[in-house]
Formats: sequence, structure tokens, C-alpha cells
Amino acid sequence: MRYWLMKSEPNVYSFDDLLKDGRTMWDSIRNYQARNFMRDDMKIGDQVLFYHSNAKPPGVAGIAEVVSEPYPDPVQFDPASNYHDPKSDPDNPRWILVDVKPVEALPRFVSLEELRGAKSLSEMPLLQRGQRLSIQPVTAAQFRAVRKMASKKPAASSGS
DNA sequence: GCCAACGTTGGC
DNA sequence: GCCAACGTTGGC
Repeated sequence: MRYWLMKSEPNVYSFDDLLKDGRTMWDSIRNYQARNFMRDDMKIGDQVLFYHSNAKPPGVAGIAEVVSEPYPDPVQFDPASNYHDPKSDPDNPRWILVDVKPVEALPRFVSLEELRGAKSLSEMPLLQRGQRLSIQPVTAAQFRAVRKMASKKPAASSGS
């Protein structure tokens, strides 16, 4: 089993939205590297850190799970969508996605600031300079470390 | 709103 | 294939 971090802007689609929906298509990803992770590397049962980006504060809100094989993102063929891709050939779709479902809301939100402060996470892609991918692999150890942080009180931070 | 860091596009 | 211009991401 593999572990991932997937970013979503909560004002667009939050972890609460996923809890409400019970399942969702991870659509509108228009980055080849992120697509390749979904198409080539994700397996049903993989565990996902659901990350709120462009949020105040940004951080991990919950755990999700991959629940489908990869399949074409239907949004790419929708001319009304911002994520329509007129260059994508229906016989050979360019954009591929998977479905995810919620596993649990974390006992508490773990902010980006707190992640940055954890030595065990220093290698996490999210925390590397210039890393902007919206889908990133994380190691089992990193996944467990985040989960564990969420079950404990926040460490004292230098700020505020 | 700023802007650094990347990714993509398209002329050549 | 190079690379300048442009667009996007996302923390701050």
C-alpha cells in the first residue's frame, strides 16, 4: 500500500465536503506529473492525507482512501468547464483520475506550520522548497507521523 | 495583493 | 530543441 498527499482548496472542495459526499472524483487535475501518479501508481486502498491549500491556515484536515481504478476525467470533454481540454482526444484521453472516499477527519487539524516544525517530516515533498505538485507521494513513516501529530496536542510553536 | 518558483506554449 | 513570454500555484 502506498501513501499520498492530495491538495484541495477548501473554498472549492473541503474535507467536510468529502465527508458529506461520501465519495468524489478527483477531477480537474491538469498537471502531467500529478496525473501520472493517479494513472500509474495509485491503487485501490492507498491512503491519502487530505491537505487544504490556499487556506487560513493551510494544513492536513483528514484521511481519505483511493477507491477506484484510474479512468478518464470527464471534465476534460466539457466545453463549459474551465478545465475543458479541447486538445484531448476522446479515443485517447489526456487526463486520468481516481475516486477517493473519506476515512476519517483527523482528531484535529495539523497546520503547515506544525508540519514544518516536525523533524520526522523534514523530507516530506510538501515541505521542500518550490514543491507545488497537488498530488505527492509520502512515505508510510511520514503518513504515520502526521496521523500521530493529529492525536496529540500541538507542539508549542515559536509564533503567536 | 505580492511574488518566487515552476510548468507550458509557441515562434524560430 | 531552445528559450522568452506567459500562466499557475500557493504561502505569506
